[in-house]
Amino acid sequence: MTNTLTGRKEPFEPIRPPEVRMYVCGVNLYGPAHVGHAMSYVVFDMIRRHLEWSGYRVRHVQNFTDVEDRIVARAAAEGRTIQDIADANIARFFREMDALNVTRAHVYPRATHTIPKILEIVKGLVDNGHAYAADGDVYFRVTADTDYGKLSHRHLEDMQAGARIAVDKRKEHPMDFALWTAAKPGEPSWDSPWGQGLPGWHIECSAMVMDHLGEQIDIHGGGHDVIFPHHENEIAQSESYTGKPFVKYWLHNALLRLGDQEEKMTRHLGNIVSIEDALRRYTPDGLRLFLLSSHYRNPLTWKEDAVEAADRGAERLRGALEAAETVVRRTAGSGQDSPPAVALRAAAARAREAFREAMDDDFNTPTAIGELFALATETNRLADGLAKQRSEAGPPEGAVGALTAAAETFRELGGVLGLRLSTTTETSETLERDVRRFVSEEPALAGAVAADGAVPALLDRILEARQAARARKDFQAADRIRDRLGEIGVSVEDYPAGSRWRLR
RNA sequence: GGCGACGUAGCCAAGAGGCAAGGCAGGGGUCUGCAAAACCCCCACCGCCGGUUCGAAUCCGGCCGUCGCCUCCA
Repeated sequence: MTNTLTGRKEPFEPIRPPEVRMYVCGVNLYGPAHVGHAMSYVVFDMIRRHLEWSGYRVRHVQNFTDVEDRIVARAAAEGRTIQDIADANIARFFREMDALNVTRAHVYPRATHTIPKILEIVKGLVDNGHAYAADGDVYFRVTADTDYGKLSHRHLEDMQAGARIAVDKRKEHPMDFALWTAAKPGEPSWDSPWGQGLPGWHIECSAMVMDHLGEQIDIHGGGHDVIFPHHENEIAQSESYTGKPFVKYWLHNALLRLGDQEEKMTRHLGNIVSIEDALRRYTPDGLRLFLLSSHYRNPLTWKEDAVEAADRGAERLRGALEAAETVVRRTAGSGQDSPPAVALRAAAARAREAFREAMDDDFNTPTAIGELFALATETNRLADGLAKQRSEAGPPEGAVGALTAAAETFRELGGVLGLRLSTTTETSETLERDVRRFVSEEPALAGAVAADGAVPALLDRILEARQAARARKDFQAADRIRDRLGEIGVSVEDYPAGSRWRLR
């Protein structure tokens, strides 16, 4: 994996294998998250899944920033407490992450619940000369940290020239940053040796890491934009406090962009696509496939066409898995592989190996995804032969074993990427209303289908009625039914073994 | 000004010295009552200019363009 700290790709050797301690920078809770955040969490979810698939035991901690200028400002403006705002956004965040199939971290600490540890570290830094108090604030003394700048690979001198740093007379050095700040009237605050105050932004992560994972961890992740100053300061204060190397591997995902200028998506610029909107328009698998379609260290641009393409790709993968499982469900295996089945088994084994190799190489998801598609083609090829009763496909019984293996491979590898690969059967109220209205309006269904019951069962009965129409060569009615269903979001496909509906 | 990344087919995106994975879209077939899905076939010489090399999209130099960090930010 590529380590931001060294700037190189390095073999992964955790401190205490098979245990891996991983901390991922979480969201500021002043508002809802957007698809850029989703990308970061999908990326680190993929990383965790791959590590676990590789035999590691991952302990995953992700913070919630629930006290900070923006939340405080919003609370004041809306007459709410910061807890109130934080709670609401946490609930929403979990809802959206669950929808995206992001595995939950083991712990989600909050800054406001970590005050004792924060104060302990700040006191320690003051005591050992790495920090100083000034008018109720406490600043980290960057000049006391000899390797300050090592993560972002920059030097104090370089940063001062042309830097947009507001000079604060109380600071010894312009780059000194606040560990603790005196509370202004009306701000939430806690007691401290320096008076009523609240923590600076960077210190919370150091404290939460140490509280929940220890003083030295394996992986620390976050977006590329948080390398400086956030993670740089985190290393500085943590290592100055413990005297030990803080994190072994620093991982950063490149940012998602949006717009004609392809600027990074960020709440400050307002160029945002909310996760809620994204989930309304695309399937979770499609979104994950899109977010993982470029390597995590390369920037990706949110474009409707590209997301749409990924969503269709997800459909293709689902289709291949379903084709395999349908044959397996309907056919008893003979235990004897037909020649094409032997080929599919080999393809599945090859896909698994190539997938692992790609993922082992700094989490190369684009290549790994390519392997999934290659397997889809092989699976469909065999299933297609069977559907057409082609003799070269061999007897159906001879394909069951291989199709089972292919399906298992799909589920296993798809699982590493967090893909569910399940066919949508979730119905909306709109769809339900449309289907019922259609049943009552369509003459060919009169008397054949009652407009009650669950939508999936209803659709099954509609297709049965349509099948009857086809049988009596009433293609006009059959086509009308298919067209009308298409208009309300249900596609119909006819196969030798029967028709199938799918929700789009 | 300092540090860094990127520029591959209509779109998205891997590859990183030996004649360009994959997806989406498009074209042509097969199958089908028709359609869809699926299968088969077709569709790039890698921003520009030099250099190194038997050989470069891959290495080096220059140029052009885009983006990121240096302030809040996943």
